[in-house]
Amino acid sequence: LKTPLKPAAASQPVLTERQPDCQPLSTPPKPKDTPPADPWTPTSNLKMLISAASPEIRSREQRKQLSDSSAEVLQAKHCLQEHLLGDEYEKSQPSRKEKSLGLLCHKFLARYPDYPSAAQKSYICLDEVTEELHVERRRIYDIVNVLESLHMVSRLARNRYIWHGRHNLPQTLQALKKVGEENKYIQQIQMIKKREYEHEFDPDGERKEEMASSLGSSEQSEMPFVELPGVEFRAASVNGRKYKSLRVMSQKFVMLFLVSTPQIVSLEVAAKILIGEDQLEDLDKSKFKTKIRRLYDIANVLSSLKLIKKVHVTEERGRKPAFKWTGPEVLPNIQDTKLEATTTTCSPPISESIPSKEHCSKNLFPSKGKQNFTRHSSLIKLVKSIENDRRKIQSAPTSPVKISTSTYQSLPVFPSTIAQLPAITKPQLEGQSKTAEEMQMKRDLSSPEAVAKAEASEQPAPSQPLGVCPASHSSVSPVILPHPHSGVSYAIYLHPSQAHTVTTYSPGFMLQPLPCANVTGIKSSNSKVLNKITTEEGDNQIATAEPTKPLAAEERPEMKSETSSQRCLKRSQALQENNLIKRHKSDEESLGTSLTFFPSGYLIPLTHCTHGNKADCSNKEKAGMCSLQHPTYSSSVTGVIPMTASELKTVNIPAFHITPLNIMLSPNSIAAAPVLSNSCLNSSNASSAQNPSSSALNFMLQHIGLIPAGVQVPANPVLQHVPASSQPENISHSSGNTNLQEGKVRTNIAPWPWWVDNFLSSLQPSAPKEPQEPQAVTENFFRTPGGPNSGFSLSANSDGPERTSQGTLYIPQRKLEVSED
DNA sequence: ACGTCCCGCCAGGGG
DNA sequence: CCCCTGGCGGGACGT
Repeated sequence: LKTPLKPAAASQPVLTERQPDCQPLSTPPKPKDTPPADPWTPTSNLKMLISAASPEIRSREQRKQLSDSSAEVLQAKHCLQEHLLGDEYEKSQPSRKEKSLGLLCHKFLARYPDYPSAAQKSYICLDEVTEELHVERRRIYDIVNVLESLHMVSRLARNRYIWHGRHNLPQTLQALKKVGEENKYIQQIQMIKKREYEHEFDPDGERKEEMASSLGSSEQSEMPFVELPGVEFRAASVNGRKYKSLRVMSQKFVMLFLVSTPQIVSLEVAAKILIGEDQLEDLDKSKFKTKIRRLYDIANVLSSLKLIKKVHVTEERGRKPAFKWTGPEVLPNIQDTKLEATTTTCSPPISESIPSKEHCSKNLFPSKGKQNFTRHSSLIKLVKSIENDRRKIQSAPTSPVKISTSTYQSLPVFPSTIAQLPAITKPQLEGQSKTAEEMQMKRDLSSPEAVAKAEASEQPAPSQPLGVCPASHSSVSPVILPHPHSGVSYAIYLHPSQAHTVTTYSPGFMLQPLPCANVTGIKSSNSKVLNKITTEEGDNQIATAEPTKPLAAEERPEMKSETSSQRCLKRSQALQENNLIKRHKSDEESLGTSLTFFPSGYLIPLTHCTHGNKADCSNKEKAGMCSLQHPTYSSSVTGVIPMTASELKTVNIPAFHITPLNIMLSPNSIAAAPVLSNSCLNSSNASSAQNPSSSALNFMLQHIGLIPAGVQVPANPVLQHVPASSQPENISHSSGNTNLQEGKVRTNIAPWPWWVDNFLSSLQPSAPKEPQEPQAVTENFFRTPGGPNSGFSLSANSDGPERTSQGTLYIPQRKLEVSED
């Protein structure tokens, strides 16, 4: 079972194999004057890339072969282009970034399937890994430790780990969230922020001990490593380790995300909490620095896992580095005993915890509804159809071209990408016809649970929730208006200027219907837009995004020819790599350029993409799809933003009224679609025969002005879906206070229950869906259900709305704080 | 100048 | 005692 050693070019010494000189503690300077027998020739570099990209997933045998795939070569070449051109080797020297932990982690992850089947159970031999990846052992430990904290791997023995993949992720996250809640992280965070706010200058004049002691120590000052039953089989000996710092830290870090409402955590806060908690020791600077360094390490691997993404929180003082959770939304705590996490002290009795192992493998549907689905053909069919729907949604009109400036004309309803993917889309479209049964089925699955629950739990406030959903969109900010009775929300897109008004706290502020002119476009429709929104360097992204598309297109034919899943995987990996690199460059991967084909012939949307992290797109999926997918985000437009009356008042949002926008129906996109009269937007409404997604879509379109208010677009192969709700939106709100801050809106229109995603993922190991729990909202009104950040947001400062790095809207009160209220 | 974070020393401890 | 682990922090790199 051991992973065969790759015939690595062991002959080439790695850069890291330092010269025997003496230079004890300092980081060796970059070898500009490269040593003669330099291993880092362009070729070697290429090799490395290829090897990294090669999927060693199912059949390792084919690895070599595959590595020759032109696609990869292209990729590699692309990456190396500059190097090749540059005569000097220095150029080809791996830059610091090329050696980043994040990249390394990517390579590492590429070696194993996200969702390994029992048969694929792979063992990780550190020696092999280090050799193949050309890295120092030490680095691997960093990665493995974090993975271990998520139970993606388990240590077996020295040098040996087992790869679990993401199977355990849902449980782990749930467990972590639970522990995080128990640990009162929310309060701690608040306290820290408060403190900062109080003496907002005075960097280190802190008597934070109080804080630490007050909260941290109260409960369990020492939080041990969180175990998951069934996953912790590590050698007992190993288990009794005290060195779990990185692992524990990683878990805590994750907890912070899971617990805080806007799932954004700044490094600073995280560091403080993690320090304060452990020991109330003096927070000397060095300690803080070290903590930060460690956090970066952890963050890098979490980023590689697409669980978080880097963003910046803009405050008065400037931008602070922070990370935003982009992973799956964690289900609300459920007392499913099976899922119960055991927090054990590092030491001991592991033997007992071994019990529920079943759990390891198949807890795809961890939450309450523990219906164990078997892959019954009918179900599969259903799922497929759902998938198709989703894809369609994702391929809804997008505007690959324009971003903010938007004029209606600039919105190509039919993304070129779609046209470029005839082979792919077509089949999907065909699968479109849903039988009444299926429809019914879907409804059953999605509405009752999602909607009912959402309404019940989500809106504690009896009063009709009115929500404001500041969009992060660079130019358009949607405001979501929940419908009083149906619970359906309406979204209004505001022009930035208007949005600004909204976001600012001006008492007199009024939300006004936006004139068509102000409507800049569908925010989500454009992938670039999305990127822009979410990223800090929107411009860069845009720039990068464009290029990728063509690339994807070119490769498409090739992909087609490749039938084996391996190839697909490989390819996607290569793309990932590529994207990764790009990301490094532009801080963000612009759009996932990778398209993955599966044997089944279905295009599997990336889970991550769905989550709204464009970065995720890069992950393994579709190249062109990424942009197509973006519409998904827009879909989230529809949603209920729970807000208490008081909150509303605070915001000063008087009466909204939705003005029908001009109809800009693009013949291409909607033309053929029959128009139905729409009476019920609320998908939750059982009586509604309409597919939730389509409702959402219609809704969106209407508000965007693509179709008249009264018109509805039926599920159309092309446009149909609006994703749903699974994509939460960012909205501003203040949890307890009157301040509006970044938050997420949960949509109550769910295309299908989160478990469907799980199910889908079970069907498609490589393109797993993270559980998206639409109604996962509990105490946090704006908890993001499935993920994403859609990018709607804008940040408003005194001087006006501005895009923030993650594209969230910040409504500062006095100071901007992203992480929580 | 600062944010990021690579690098590798070296201590702990298992085998 | 060797070597795996992994805490730790200097200081290099990137912007």
